[in-house]
Amino acid sequence: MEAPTRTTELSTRYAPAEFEHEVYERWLASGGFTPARDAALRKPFVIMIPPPNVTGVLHMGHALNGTIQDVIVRYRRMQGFDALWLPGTDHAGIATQAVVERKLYEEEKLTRNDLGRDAFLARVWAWKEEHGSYILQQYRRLGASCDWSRTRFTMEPHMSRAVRESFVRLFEKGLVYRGARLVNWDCVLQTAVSDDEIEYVPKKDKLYPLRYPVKGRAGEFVTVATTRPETMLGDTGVAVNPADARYAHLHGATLVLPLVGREIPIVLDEGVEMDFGTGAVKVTPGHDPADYERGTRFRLPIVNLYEKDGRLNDNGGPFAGLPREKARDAVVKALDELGLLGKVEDYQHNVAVSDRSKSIIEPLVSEQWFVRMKPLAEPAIRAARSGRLQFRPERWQKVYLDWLENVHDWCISRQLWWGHQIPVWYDEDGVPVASRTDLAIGSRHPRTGKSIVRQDEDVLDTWASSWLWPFATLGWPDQTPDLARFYPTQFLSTAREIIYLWVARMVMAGYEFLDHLPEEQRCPFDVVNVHATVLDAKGRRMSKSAGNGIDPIELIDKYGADATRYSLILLTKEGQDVKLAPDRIEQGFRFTNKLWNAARFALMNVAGKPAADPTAPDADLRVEDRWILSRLERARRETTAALEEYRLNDAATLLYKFVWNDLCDWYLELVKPRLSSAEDPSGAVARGTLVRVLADTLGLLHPFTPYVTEVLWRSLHETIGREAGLLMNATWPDGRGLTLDPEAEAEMQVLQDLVGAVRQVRNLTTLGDRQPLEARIAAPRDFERGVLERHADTIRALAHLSSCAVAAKVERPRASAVAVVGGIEAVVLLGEGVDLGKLHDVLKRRLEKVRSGIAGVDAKLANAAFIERADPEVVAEERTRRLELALEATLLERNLAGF
RNA sequence: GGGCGAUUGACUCAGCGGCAGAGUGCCUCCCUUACAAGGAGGAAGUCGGGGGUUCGAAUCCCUCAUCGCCCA
Repeated sequence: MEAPTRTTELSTRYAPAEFEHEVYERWLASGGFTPARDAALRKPFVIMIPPPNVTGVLHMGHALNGTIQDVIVRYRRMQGFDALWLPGTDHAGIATQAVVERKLYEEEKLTRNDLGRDAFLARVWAWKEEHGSYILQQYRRLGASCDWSRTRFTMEPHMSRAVRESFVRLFEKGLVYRGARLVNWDCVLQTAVSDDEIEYVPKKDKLYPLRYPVKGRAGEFVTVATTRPETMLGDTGVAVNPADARYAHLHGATLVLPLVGREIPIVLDEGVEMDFGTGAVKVTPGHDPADYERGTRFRLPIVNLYEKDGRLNDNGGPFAGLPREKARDAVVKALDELGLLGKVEDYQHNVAVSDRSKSIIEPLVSEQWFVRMKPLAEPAIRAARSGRLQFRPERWQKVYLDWLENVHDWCISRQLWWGHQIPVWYDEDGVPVASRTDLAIGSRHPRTGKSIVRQDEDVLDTWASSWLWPFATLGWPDQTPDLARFYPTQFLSTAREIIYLWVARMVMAGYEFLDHLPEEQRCPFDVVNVHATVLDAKGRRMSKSAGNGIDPIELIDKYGADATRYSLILLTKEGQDVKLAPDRIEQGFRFTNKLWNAARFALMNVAGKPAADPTAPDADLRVEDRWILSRLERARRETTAALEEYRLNDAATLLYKFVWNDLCDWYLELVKPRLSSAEDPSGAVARGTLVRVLADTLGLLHPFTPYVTEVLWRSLHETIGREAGLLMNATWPDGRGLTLDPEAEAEMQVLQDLVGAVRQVRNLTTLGDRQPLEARIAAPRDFERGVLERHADTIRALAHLSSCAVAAKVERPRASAVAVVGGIEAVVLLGEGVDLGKLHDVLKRRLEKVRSGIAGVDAKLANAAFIERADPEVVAEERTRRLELALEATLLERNLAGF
């Protein structure tokens, strides 16, 4: 492949595919992604990537978040920080195990049990080695400047050691415990899943009213309603509201549970809604979270109905062995035959399903390991309240705090093989002990002295490793140089649904485990950025199952990584959801193309000709030079300010405007005539200005569009024959030699207005764009007249005029057209017979608008309260505006009278 | 049930107390040697409804409506 970046010549067509790969290789070769360049002198700036699932494929959320992180880390790197963006992946217990199990079954018709634990895990590792880092390769396509030499994986040996250390510490502090609790059971995967791994989906169901006979009162019943009638086999009570008159006579009564014959009490619970259904609710503490809580309060027994695969166990009596759905039908049929079933109705409600298997979650009681969350939550709450930890947008702090303040103990055991096996061993009496080192079977239990018989078979929840991510990746529990240098980190960017799953837990872990640091330094990051959700064009979440996702790699193939990145940032106001159709990436593509061509044009004209430094004290600058340098300086300040506050969308938008509207639309056009001659000293100044503006612009844009700016940067320096390293490692533009120049900006505004006025005349009278015209320009005020007189040649060039007389007043000849902009009137001489209708209409509409503006201002100025109470500056502004509008109205009126 | 967000031109969105903006689309003109993936000009909005605060509200407050998200 011809590599156009090796020569000064830039390809006439912007073709990102031709250079992106090569540029990425140059970045890698430079070592610039790895920090610790003269480390002692630089402050670190660290971002930890939210580790994607090792099974994952890049989706738009990753692309957006990856872009955000890369923009920030590149910006900080250019500012001179020792910048580290640490990448890696998460072993994703359930997801990965499921992938490998499916493959095993499809290809070899084997289950994991056929292989046994060790052999199965070997298969998972083999799968991981082969397919596992695909998503990290995809991040490279995006341009991610991660330090790949520090890539981490949550199952690697070092991470395992960190996980074990954390578990043992919690165990020894009594913050983990084993207990029988109601958990969300996935009957397909046969494991407990945490609250955060379930989702609620709407389901059309039926509501079954069941009638329970009252003991000792023949013919009297209490009716309860349920969508899961089979769970009645596990009922151990019925609750009514004590204030409910319908049941007042039954306080203290006992019911006889049909089919089972168990006697169950009526309990009085103020929490029961009297308006809902019959006002009586069945209590099934073994299989419903609310009932579990209620059962605990009323000391009702727990009846567990299910085996691990979801079949009824012996407590199901005659229904034992039936799967859930079959049991439901059978129970309903049996109750119906006894006349204990009321009228069944359709019912729409939400059911909990497992994220992974999509099977309906069965709450059941089982032995699991839990982490006590309350004590861990406290410092995490303080971190946010004190401002040590900041959320962007701020509103997410509330979500974080709500979760922490109502936090439940965390079920961390999973009945899986792929994951960190719980470092707990049991002696022959079942007494557990946690250990940092493996305990041999037959060795002595350190506390009881009895013989160790087995290790806990379960593994830990994946989040129990990823909550250690910000410091375990840096070497913890060892006190490594990396840990000392790079912890705590500065910026974390993530999706909102992960605030509790991950962010809150990382903060807890930081405070709990980094106890060698002062409290202030334990918080794992300063800023948590919660990025937008990328939706499809119709505003729906992108999902694999809906098939409405957009593949970022396809966008990169089609438009280039820069265009994809830039478009995402342009479209995404911080944290505000974005509806994305593939063609919306075109805006970024047009921009990068524009930049490419502007640079190509500039360099073509700079090559081989003299250039003068525009910031030299004796530089002979024209007004457009001063203007573009001032605009550049303004853009630099505003970009820097926006990035400091992580307002990427604002920065990208203002750079877009600067490049397109200031640099391309005006400056390049203005200097074209000056560039042609090598002798013209004003050409050298223009070339020098172009070089400076281009160089700084490339720097400002580099975090957003790193590839194209890197290529143009090299081309620029080759053209001017100066050595330059990679833009990636260059210094963030510092504005040296530049100032804001309000005078130049005001003068340019006059020129822009005038040129606009002449163009308007041309367009509205269908005069050709290039046909030379004679113009007489009236500028009643000295300021505008002075500007126009000084820059008459510029105006002639831009507006394609053959002559251009400027005066305080002009008489308008019969064959002429006129335009009015601000306080300037441009009379263009025409031949006979040009249709002035459209021009007339536009001027008239404009006059109407100006008059209504005047009316508005007059109303304000006539209002004594306004004069008295409004800011004096605002009053002064209104007075000035009144004068401007009045002048324009006068000019418009006079001209309209001439039609 | 609780919380959050959105509602601004045909579409997608900025603006968040002081002159209603951008990109796309639309209409007209222009292949001018950086870019037709472009240039010039034009049309297009009672800022979701109603109330309030204020000299002044798209912007702040209340309320209603519609849509969406999160949690329970």
